[in-house]
Amino acid sequence: MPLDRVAGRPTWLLSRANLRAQALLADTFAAEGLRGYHFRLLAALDQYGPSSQADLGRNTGIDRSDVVAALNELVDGGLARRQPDPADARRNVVTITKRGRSTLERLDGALDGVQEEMLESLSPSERTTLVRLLAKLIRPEG
Amino acid sequence: MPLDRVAGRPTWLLSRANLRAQALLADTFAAEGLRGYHFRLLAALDQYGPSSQADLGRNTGIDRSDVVAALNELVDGGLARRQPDPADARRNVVTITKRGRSTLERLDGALDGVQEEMLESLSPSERTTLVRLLAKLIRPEG
DNA sequence: CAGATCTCAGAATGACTGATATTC
DNA sequence: CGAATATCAGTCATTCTGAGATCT
Repeated sequence: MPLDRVAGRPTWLLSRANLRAQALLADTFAAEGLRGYHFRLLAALDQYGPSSQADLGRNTGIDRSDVVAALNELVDGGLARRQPDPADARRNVVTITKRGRSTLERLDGALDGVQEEMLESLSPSERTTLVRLLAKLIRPEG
Repeated sequence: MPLDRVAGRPTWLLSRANLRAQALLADTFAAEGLRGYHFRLLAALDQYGPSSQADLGRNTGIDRSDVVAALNELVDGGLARRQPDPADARRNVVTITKRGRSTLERLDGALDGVQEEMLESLSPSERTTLVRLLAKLIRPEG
């Protein structure tokens, strides 16, 4: 897209690259009837163990109010369980189910394929550099 | 965000970096009562001259149906003009107005500031590298 | 009491789909 | 006729805001 005033800017490249990545990812999620939110929640449950919804929000970067909705869908699909916390009546304890874990594993493998497709035009060292620079953009201290 | 299964992936870094960029850009646009679509359309009109709406869509990557809506807003704000094409009754000829051009110029300067803020943690050579790698992600041939 | 938690309703943005009428 | 154009009515995913109710 030869739109100099726009396409010359790094922010534009970023948004186009992200667009492509998200399109690839969305297909993979959709094949399981899920969205990115669901994957992030499952990954957080797998990594940190049973969590409150507030913690899920903090660990995934998903807004508290959106955690509620996406979690409803995970529970409906039998991928997670939500129970009141006996130790703190404000909280729910959210747990990943066996089915949730196997879905996560399936997605995880599929996403590696997407990742490869996304980066196929970059050499290994270019990939490392890209990751380093992007990380720096996010955490300017690094 | 120490979410290994997610945060370790380049696609995640991409989406987080993009999120940050879009937040910065959105504020700049909002200060003029506009959105990204409007800026892209104005930039295309400025760069290519009077265009049909279909061409605007092709040049900006905006869907034809969304061009209609965003253009309505530009016209309402006096930033663009829409006239039937005397040479082809299917088309409209869209023109940027004086006011549209000055808005574009103002935005353009402001966006350079955003860009700088976005990239402040990267050295000049890192910036060049980032741009090159992102461009490669978008156009795998390059 | 202040603060954390969960929930709901709503909005904004960018992107996309499908259908229709018109004109080349 | 097929192809292009403009338009309209929707959907969708992600993100965010504000408000309320409950509990520590």
